[in-house]
Amino acid sequence: MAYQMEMSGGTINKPRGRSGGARLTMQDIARLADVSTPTVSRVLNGSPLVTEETRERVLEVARAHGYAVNRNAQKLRHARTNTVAVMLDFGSHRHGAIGDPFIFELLAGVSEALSVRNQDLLLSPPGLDDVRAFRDFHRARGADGFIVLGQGTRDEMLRALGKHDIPLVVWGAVSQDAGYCAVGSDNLGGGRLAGEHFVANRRRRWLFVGDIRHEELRLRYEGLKLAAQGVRNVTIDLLPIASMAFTVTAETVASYLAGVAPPDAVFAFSDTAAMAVIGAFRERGLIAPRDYSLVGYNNIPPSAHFHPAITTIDQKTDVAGALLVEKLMEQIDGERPVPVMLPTRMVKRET
Amino acid sequence: MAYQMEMSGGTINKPRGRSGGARLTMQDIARLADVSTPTVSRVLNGSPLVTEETRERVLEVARAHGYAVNRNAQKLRHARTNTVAVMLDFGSHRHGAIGDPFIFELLAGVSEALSVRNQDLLLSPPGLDDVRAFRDFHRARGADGFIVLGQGTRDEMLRALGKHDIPLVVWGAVSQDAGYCAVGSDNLGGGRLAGEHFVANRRRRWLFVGDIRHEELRLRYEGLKLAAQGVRNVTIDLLPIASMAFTVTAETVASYLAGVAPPDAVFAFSDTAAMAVIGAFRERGLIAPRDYSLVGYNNIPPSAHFHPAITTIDQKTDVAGALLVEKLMEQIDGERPVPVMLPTRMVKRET
DNA sequence: TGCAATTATGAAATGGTTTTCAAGACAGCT
DNA sequence: AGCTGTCTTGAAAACCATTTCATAATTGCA
Repeated sequence: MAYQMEMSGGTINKPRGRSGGARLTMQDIARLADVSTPTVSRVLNGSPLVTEETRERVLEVARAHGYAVNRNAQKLRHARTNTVAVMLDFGSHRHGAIGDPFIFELLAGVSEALSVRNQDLLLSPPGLDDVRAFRDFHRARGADGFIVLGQGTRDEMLRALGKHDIPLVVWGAVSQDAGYCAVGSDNLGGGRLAGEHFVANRRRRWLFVGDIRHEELRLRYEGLKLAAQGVRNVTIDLLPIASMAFTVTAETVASYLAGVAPPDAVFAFSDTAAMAVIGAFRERGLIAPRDYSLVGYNNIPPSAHFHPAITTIDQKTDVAGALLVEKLMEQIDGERPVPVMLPTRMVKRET
Repeated sequence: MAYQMEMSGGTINKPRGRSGGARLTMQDIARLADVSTPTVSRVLNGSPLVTEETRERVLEVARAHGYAVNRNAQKLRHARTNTVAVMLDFGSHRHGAIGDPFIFELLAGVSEALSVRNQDLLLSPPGLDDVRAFRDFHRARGADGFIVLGQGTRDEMLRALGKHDIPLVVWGAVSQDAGYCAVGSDNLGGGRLAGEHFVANRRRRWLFVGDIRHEELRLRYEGLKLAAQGVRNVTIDLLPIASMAFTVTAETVASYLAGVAPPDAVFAFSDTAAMAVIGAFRERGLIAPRDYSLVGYNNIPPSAHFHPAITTIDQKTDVAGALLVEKLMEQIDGERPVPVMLPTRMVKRET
């Protein structure tokens, strides 16, 4: 028996996973090109330590057989895995809550930037809510670093994470003492722009729609307050948030309106929320800009076509994805990158 | 010298990747718990072949040190990697084009469903446009299967892929002869619902907004035509698509309107596109539902708050993510799953 | 021609886990 | 006591690619 097996000579015994697919290994390519595995490896990694002739032969064989290097074996071998974990704040997009497609535009940018650098993008599962789960995920996958899109109410966890020497970049509020690297837009400035818009329109009773437990939204609220200073008799109201983070619904707005004298200015945390505001106000017979001013956030395309067209704060995010990735890479390479704040501007439309 | 090294006894020589992190291996846990690696492995995988006492000791050590199994090593060892690649049609969300957040809701569902099954989600890079690139990516990552969200204009590629024995599930148009497993909603039915809405409102000059090179959209268009049969003198126009797939913009609609007698009914491929239509029509002094009927698609939350509130086709997608994953898993396990078509219904609102 | 320096290549070790196989411990039985 | 069978454990191989080190081949030079 034992003899038979020895005589069978190598390749026969390999149990291949799926039918047909016949996953090729570097070994196979080496054999076919009549070289050793290291040589194949060198060719595929563009090492100069290889004859032009050998290189071509190997490349030819590899191409002909559609060989692709096994990334998992690579990842195992190297300390660096070329894998980046991305955490997405899905919270805002489940259960009919009002979320903007904004985060996903960010994701698109990140995906593209990572792809350019040949990095794999591993999307983290929902529910990575504590440091432990987060770190375990990171370790187990051997990700080089983490990009968190949407700081949400996780500021505390992220701060704790900062001490765990996991390369980490967060899209969200940028603060000096965060202990982690944040990239985000100037939320304070954005809030102030909204406030100035209200001042210019002589509005006096302002409403902020958004959950200020979110650091980003808190800053926008602070910006709003800043703009109110120096103007007499401005009151700023906060929409009472009943439930979970970011889950402002049209009903929340409507039920708020039922109880109070209506505001004459509303600053909503997202354009989508602004749309809900317009709907709820209309039911009360309140029309913008006649009865109130309204400023949204993010400048998503439909805002321009909405009736009335929504005045909004535009975050320059076309470069955001690339910037997030760049900052992460710096960190992975051992640098300590400085946070970046992108400018915001107001897009004045009808409201 | 050699003696010194031998005497140093094992752990010292390991070059650890990043400072502090001190990545633990199963070996370390084994040593600390005074057992062998296989035993640790067995414990961690819940094998019954281990004493209760040993199990507890190992678990204790593992927990105390925050050990997490190296997934990359696991992936290398197994034929099955527990990794699913997901391809997202970002096309619709770049460069200011009008895309719906719809795809992302799907992504959220898929992410959640995969997480429940403890599968990793690898987001594929943009630009996997041909069979070769697609297959190479799949192979190199050792993904067990592929989920494609948004068939787009890739039907042909996907069909070719069907022959490559890659487990594959596509969200999109469901057809009998596709050769790959599709999950999607009843686009034909959705189109017919829109058409019936127009018939009921005695509209005669219909416009379809959407690029029918997309299989899904073509089916909706076919459904629309079906509804037109049996009604006299209905004409259906197609919005001429200038540029890339799905990139209908407000300008496209406006320039179309400039050249023709305006339609009295519009069926838009997405709610977001419907919003653009409303904007463009308003500029021509055309108001829904006074001057035309309008039906959108996807029933995204803002549609309800839009002015006028948009009549739309609702796809029951709360289960879609789970369904996509389920179908993929069946396929990975060797079954040949049947395509699934989810029902659609019309949500009648003001338009 | 002989020697050193350079270049191209391969053998073996490595990374962390799982699996197979064999061995050891121990209980139950005659 | 001796045997069989069950239960728990560990040694070694395997997964696939990369890296180090050593060897073979070639060139340059005296």
